[in-house]
Amino acid sequence: AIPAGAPVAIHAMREPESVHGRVPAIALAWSPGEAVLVDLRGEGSSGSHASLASLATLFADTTRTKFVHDVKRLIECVDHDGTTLRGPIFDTMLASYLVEPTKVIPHRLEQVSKEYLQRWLPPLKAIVGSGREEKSLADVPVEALAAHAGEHADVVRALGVVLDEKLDAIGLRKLYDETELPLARVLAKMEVAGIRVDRDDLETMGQEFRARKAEIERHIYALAGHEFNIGSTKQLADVLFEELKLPVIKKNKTGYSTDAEVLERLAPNHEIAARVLAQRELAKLINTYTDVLAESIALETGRIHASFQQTTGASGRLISTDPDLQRTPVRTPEGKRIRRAFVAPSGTKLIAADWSQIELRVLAHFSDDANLVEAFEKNLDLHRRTASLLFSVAPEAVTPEQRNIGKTVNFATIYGQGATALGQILSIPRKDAQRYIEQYFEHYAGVRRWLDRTIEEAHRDGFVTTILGRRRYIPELSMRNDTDRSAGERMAANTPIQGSAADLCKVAMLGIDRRLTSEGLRTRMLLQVHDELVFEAPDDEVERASAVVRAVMEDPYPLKVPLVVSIGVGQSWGEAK
DNA sequence: CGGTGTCTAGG
DNA sequence: CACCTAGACACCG
Repeated sequence: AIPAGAPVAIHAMREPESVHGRVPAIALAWSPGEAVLVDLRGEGSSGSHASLASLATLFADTTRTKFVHDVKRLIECVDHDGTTLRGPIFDTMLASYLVEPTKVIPHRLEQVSKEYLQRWLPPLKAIVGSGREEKSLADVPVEALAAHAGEHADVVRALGVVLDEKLDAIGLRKLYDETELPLARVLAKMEVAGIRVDRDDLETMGQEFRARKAEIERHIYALAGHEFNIGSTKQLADVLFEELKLPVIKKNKTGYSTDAEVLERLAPNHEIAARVLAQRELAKLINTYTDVLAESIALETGRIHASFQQTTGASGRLISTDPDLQRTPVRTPEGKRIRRAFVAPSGTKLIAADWSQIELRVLAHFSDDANLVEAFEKNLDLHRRTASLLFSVAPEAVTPEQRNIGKTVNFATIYGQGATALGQILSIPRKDAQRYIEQYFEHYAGVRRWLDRTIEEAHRDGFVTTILGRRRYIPELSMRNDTDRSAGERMAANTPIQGSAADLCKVAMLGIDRRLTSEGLRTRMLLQVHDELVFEAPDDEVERASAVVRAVMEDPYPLKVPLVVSIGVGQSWGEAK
């Protein structure tokens, strides 16, 4: 019934919680108000519905554009066992994100529809109910399902028309065609692959952390003279500042602050502060890592299949959720133990590859600052170099403390930080911080010029761009309030750097995926952590895969400075770092 | 039960 | 008045 060659919008229904799994029904829409439902819930689909076979034919039809909202999800749900979704594909979620990334994060269909069509879509719970009333999609009457799915498909179709035009109007077709759309497939593969996690190891760790936490809590109660909820900042503040009369260091909106900085400064005064810090660290590890990760392991695969959100990061970054693997601990010894629970199955190894200072290299590329470019061309220690000029000492004479200040000042420029905040972080007077900043810009004058030009252009245009032309509008720039406008200027300075680093990583991921495929390697990409990629490789492929990864990551895109990549191999993520 | 605030994990 | 985040928990209405 659908005219040959006409674009078709595809809307797959999903149970509210399920991520992969079977699709109970798919709606197709091709012209205003016209839609059909393909009911895949068992045998009994009624005569007026299109068949499953014709669905496979339609997916494989390369003469027809498919409008889809969230193609990564659709690929994961339908793209297997003889059903392949072929192009041309227009993903309205990706298009909405490219047209204006921060408008309706995370670019769900309901939000995008309201924004661009002024059409309000009923939530899924309108047909499945909520709370105790909630039922499975399998039990929804076919008429209700058809109406709901059909309306969604019609919205996708209408959005396809609108966003297709906008994408061209701002010149982002290339970024869509060559980066974001193909990346969705790569991300789908990564999500399906998942990463193997040693459940027993996590559980052993969890038990140990629990025991240590209980012991520490007993001490805290003894020091306080009674039990209380240590996890409640309010109750903790009462104990520390009212009962024990410890000095108040910092306040927040609702009363006394008890954050890590405060507790560290209280530690010399009273034993309880250090205990609370230790308790917090263990509670965090248990609640956010050992337990959550163990629960996230899929029973069928023994692996964690996180989601990589492609339309959430304001600057263009990927974001991992459910669970959030991009925040897997790394700094403390306990944190490293968690990373060691992420393992390679026997016969394989994990390869972790990360860029050294990619954001500062991007800054060097954009600013063309002579000193910054030279530092990277000669592969010098930049933090040491910055410290050496701030303290007027030879690079060899820089102390670790001085180098740390150099590092902080280097990052401060990326964030557009001012003297007040820098002083705060380094615990030095504002005036000294101001001097550091002035000296920094005296030496790296090209960076100053680039920042000034970037912020000026942002004011003129209302947006900033990244190396691939990704655009972020910054409405804060035209606000009257000084605080808001300054925040806007910091975003304008930071986004090209952070966003371009994200662009380079996406390009590298595509290149690596292509090379692994074309060279017939079985190595799989598993994770992205902003400036790090993690792979699982059969033992006999580790050398070749590492070479591919290094070659692509060192040269994803022409830059004025070299990119440096370090690669580690191990039986676990912790070992591979 | 949804929204807000605080805190902490990562880049 | 340092950028980009996710998520746990407490607490409030």
